[in-house]
Amino acid sequence: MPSGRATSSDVAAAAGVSRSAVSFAFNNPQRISAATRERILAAAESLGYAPSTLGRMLQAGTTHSIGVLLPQRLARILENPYYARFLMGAGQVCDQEGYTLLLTPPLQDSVLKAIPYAAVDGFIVCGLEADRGEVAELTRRGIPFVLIDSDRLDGAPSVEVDDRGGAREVTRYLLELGHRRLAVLSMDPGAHVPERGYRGPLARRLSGITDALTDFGLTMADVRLAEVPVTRSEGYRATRELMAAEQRPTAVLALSDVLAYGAVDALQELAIKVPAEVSVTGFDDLQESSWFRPRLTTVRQPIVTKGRMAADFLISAIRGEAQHPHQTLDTSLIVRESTAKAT
Amino acid sequence: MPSGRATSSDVAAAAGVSRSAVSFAFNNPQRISAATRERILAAAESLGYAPSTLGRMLQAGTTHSIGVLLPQRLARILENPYYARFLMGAGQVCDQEGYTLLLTPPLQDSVLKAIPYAAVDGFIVCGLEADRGEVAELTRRGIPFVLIDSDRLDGAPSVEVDDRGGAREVTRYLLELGHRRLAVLSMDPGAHVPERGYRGPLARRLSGITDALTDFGLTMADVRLAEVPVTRSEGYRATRELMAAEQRPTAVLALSDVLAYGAVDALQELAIKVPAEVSVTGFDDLQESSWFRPRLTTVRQPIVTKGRMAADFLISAIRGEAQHPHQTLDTSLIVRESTAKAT
DNA sequence: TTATCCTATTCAATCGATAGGATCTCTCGG
DNA sequence: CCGAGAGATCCTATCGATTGAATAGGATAA
Repeated sequence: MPSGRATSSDVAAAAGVSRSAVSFAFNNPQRISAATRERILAAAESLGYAPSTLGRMLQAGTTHSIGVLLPQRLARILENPYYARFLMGAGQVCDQEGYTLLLTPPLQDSVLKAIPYAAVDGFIVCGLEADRGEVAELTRRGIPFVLIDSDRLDGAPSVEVDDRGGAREVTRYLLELGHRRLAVLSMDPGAHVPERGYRGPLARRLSGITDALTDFGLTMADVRLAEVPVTRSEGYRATRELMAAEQRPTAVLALSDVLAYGAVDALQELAIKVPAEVSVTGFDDLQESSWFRPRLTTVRQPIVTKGRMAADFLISAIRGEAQHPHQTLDTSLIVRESTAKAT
Repeated sequence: MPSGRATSSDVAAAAGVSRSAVSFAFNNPQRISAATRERILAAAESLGYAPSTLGRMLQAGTTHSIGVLLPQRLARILENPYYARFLMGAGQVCDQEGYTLLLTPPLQDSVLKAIPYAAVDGFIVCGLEADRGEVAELTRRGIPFVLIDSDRLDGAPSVEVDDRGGAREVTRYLLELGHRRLAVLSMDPGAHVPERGYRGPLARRLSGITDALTDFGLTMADVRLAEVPVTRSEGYRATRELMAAEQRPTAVLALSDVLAYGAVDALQELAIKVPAEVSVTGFDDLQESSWFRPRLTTVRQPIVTKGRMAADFLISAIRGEAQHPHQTLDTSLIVRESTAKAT
């Protein structure tokens, strides 16, 4: 009984044949006689042999796995239903095409460092600032990839959403309802804003808001802005603070449904009626939002479709079929019960 | 410009050194002179060389990845918040230990077939009947694994939950409230029940229910049983049917929170008051259940902890530290607002 | 009996990288 | 001028499997 796992050499020795024969017994039966095949299979069975996955992958040059390069730790990411939905979309394609899905969080807080440790045929790259080295690294490695929730970039396929239009629409909607004191509950953009400005979806959403404000003769200086990590409890915390101001906002425009839930939590605890006293809007339209009470007015983005398209594009790229398709998906305002006219 | 990716041989040739030198330049700088190192790195840069992930993994014999062997297609699994929570727990450990997480759905509807395609250091095996070949296959391959939501098995570590106790407790609670016409909304056990009986958590929950019924002089024959896939809409559908009976149940005991949500949907649509007319209970205590309206009475199981322990056990097993620990986590009845005395 | 053909089987290269030990080269002391 | 020692570099086996080309063996035909 050898200590490690049995290899094809062990089986070959046991069956008195060459390693090639062993391989044929498993993958190419017609190249070997039935009798030898039986003998090899028996030897394999008794040694507990199974072909090494890595060995085969190296030889075949394919892993049948697609990686999802995530911008945050797994614990954080999976807390957010947004990602669960997104992965579901990507998962649909994986199911169909027989791929596994490798969740790749940053290694030692570095997305870049995580790349060499993922044995995949290609990456879906989530929410990354497109010019921060990761794209260059993937390009030089020659690994196909698709950008999501990022910025459009020549030389790489991407799937985006009309964040700007959606944000413009919901902002205009609130303004038309008569709200003038808006609070924007935004996601934390990380530490680089001072030198690099906003990027990706967040930048687009903010400029959509600016668009609408401009139409009404307002600017970002007229709204309260809170930037917090995307969790319900952070939404709650931030809203408590926003509501402590003397001139308190009449509407909270959250840039994520999860944050909106937290906002409603806070308002309910403060006994402020939603939407009678304060309106709340979200962004995403997660499933939960339609059975949340009050039903949440929000901007719908097709998350599952996004995941599906990303995976589709990636698999095309892996197969060398498509070049660099870009897709921008529509958003739409879903008006429910968490918004009302300003009083 | 060679067509494929550059390999260490290419770099070696370009820099006029051996492949070993290239390897040293990257992993073992002190074994090579600074000048040569520079030259090699420059050559690598200009060729766009990066060490192959698979090559390194094969050589190192480790992938730094743990697999999650799933009993259903990804699209199905990720639809269920239960799995998102579970993965979050496992993810916490992966974050700490620097592992990636490979989601491995069945291949061509076979869990067994999926195993050889996953390059991982070990598996967390979810919700599998322990005697159906997968365990044997993993054992013979010598891949460490941990069983979850299964049956206790010698020779393999496992993390389970006191399903029986939880089910007993919630059933007794409903019976004590005076409910006698119970409907049990159960998850679909698959097709093998006739010949193999119930297995795993479902079997345990059903026997917990039986325990409590027995104490009150009842049997499973006295309850209505509906078995459906675990989705909100299936819970809705099944509940509509259950409520169409002439002697309609006064309590719906769902074996999953998701099913309970669907049950409440159905009752609300039928204008049946919860809990005044019909009580509803769940199982899991997902986060959503506490902000669901009415707040859901349910059996809490520590899902995140389960994920964390599973990953911990697995990593111990991978490192060859622990042998075959078994852990059974407690459940507890969380009484909220979806239950009331029978009228 | 020998040339020919076919089939079962093996050889050896390949997929890429790593690392222990051998070898080479230079410098310095005697 | 030669040998020892140290540092740099290379050789080669290894991780495990796959596969095109080569070969051995037996059967068939002339």
